[in-house]
Amino acid sequence: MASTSTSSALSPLYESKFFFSTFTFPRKFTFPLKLLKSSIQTPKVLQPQVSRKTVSSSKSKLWVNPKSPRASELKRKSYDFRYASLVKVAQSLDSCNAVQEDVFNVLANLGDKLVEQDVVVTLNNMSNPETALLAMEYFQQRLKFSKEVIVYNVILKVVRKNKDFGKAEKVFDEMIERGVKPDNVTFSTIISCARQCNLPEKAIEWFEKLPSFECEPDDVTYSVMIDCYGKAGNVDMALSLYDRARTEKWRIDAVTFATLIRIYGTAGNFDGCLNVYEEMKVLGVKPNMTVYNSLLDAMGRARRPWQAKNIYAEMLSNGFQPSWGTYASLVRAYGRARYSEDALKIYKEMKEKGLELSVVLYNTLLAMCADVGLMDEAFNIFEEMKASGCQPDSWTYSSLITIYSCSGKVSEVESTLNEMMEAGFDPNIFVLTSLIQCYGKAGRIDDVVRTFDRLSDLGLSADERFTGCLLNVLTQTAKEDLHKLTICLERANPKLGYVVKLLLDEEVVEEEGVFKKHAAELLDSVTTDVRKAYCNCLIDICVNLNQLERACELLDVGLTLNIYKDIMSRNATQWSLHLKSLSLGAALTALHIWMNDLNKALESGEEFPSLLGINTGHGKHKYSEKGLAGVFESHLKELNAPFHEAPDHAGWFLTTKVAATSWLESRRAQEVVAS
DNA sequence: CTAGGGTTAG
Repeated sequence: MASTSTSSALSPLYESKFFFSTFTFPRKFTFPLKLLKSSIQTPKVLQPQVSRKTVSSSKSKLWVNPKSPRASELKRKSYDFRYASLVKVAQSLDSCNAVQEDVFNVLANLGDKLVEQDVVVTLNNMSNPETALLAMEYFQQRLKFSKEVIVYNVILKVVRKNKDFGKAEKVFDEMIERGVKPDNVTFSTIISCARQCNLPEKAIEWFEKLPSFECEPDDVTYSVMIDCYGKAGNVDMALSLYDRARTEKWRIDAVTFATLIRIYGTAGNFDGCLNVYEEMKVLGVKPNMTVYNSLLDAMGRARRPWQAKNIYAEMLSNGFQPSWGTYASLVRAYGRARYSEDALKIYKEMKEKGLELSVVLYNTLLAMCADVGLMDEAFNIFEEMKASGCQPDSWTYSSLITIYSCSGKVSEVESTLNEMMEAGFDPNIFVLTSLIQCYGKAGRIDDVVRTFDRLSDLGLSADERFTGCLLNVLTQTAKEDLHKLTICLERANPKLGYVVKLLLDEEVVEEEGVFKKHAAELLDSVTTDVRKAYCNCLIDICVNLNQLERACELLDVGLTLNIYKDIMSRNATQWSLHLKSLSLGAALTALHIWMNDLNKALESGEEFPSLLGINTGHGKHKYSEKGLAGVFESHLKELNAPFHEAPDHAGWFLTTKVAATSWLESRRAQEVVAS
């Protein structure tokens, strides 16, 4: 009843392409009750307003001026109504059996007077390609399309939603068979389908087909293709398309620029990202959210949190509200760069806005906490994560275990490990690495060995980091327990095992230079990112075993292989020793060598500069109770050395030419007396 | 929302 009075009241709008007077409630209503209810509610709201207005009109009871605001409102409302109904039909079709009879039955509810727009709207709202193809048959039997290509294009969209590229190609073939000529939209839809199916080479193949169907790529085709070439790793091709689009004067809009920024970001060309951004502004294109989010993401990858911060500020000042993606990029940018305060602030803001974090974001935060040693924060985030219903994964547990391990919290590590295994995750290499570290710190060597054995039980093999942690345990282990660990070490990396064996086995007598040769070979064989750690550990072991000569040999190897760079420097006013990133043993060894050099200089009558300095770095690493600076301060005192920490330069120990000279001379005098 | 491009990552 509502529907009849509505139609008659609106009948003057009948001709409008937006108005569908043919739509009445289906007689054989087969939709689920839920859909039926909401369909009925719409006209209820519409109907009384319309009749009141038309009745009160003095000139005509039925006619509303189609150009008046009132009319356009009615148009919109009636269209909304029709649109909502078509969406319901689309939903019914999605869940209906993919057999012709069922599909046709659902469609019969649309009535006989179908227009092309109905077809497009219905299909466009579908996600089931099987029933969509059957629905298309229904429409093809009943309608003569003025632009059949549009119907195929919409079907291609449905196919794309299902990421079924093979089916997209089939639909295309069918289209050609029926004599329907494809257009740019057809191609850009197929191409983007290939892209979403991770088939960038297919996308390129289809892009190259365009001319043979008398199609010329336009701005959208270029945009999709730029993205495809970027995804296929063909950055040059992507950029040359961009150039072509530019010279052919295609309108290049913000989305395309965002795509370019993403391509540069993925390729690691971060200045390229910023250049594109500048170029875009020069061309007068206003950045949108996509552009900002791509830029923020790129700056995160680039580890340039300060630039992310600036871009974010600009985004806010241009009146944009951060989206989920914005926050995600910021968490990543700040988290990876260890800007923990900024990252936690973003986290807080997300919570306040009720935005849900994904497991990846939680893991980013937890990994950051692990990096900077925020144990309590990590615990809280982990609890909040679980409370929010986000399921922790192996990364989550791995970060937590790392945090507890670095602080030597054995019982927390073990309970987290249990929780992890109860959740169905076997320990992975990261977890085992942390366990080794934790047990090593706690002096539980048998547990270290047991953990090492678990590696092969779980079908894993030691990687360089794992082996490095094992080596690090040796630097903290009493001499009598070392043999237990060298067995593991030999199994993990025979070359390394042999070098350590040479250090421990006092009975091995070897020729001059043999140790150095093996050490150099070993360090050369591992990747650059663990070289320094290995070398530091080996020197520490030497120092612990009081093998200062070997320590010097190793430091020398480290200098030759460029593992340690610019440790000693001299300029007109200051000679310096730079110990940042050296382990304590390596730093002490370097100091020893430096002092020898100073002695030699003194002996040869070389003039000292006015200042001599040792830079330990103020790196108060969160996990070591005393940084290198603290340990060095007491060591220098023991040596009676006149170096004192500079009050305005944390981590710098300085002395004057006069003090240094007299100190070195007095040491030499003592040595003479002693011998 | 009305035939085509981006957006959720380690």
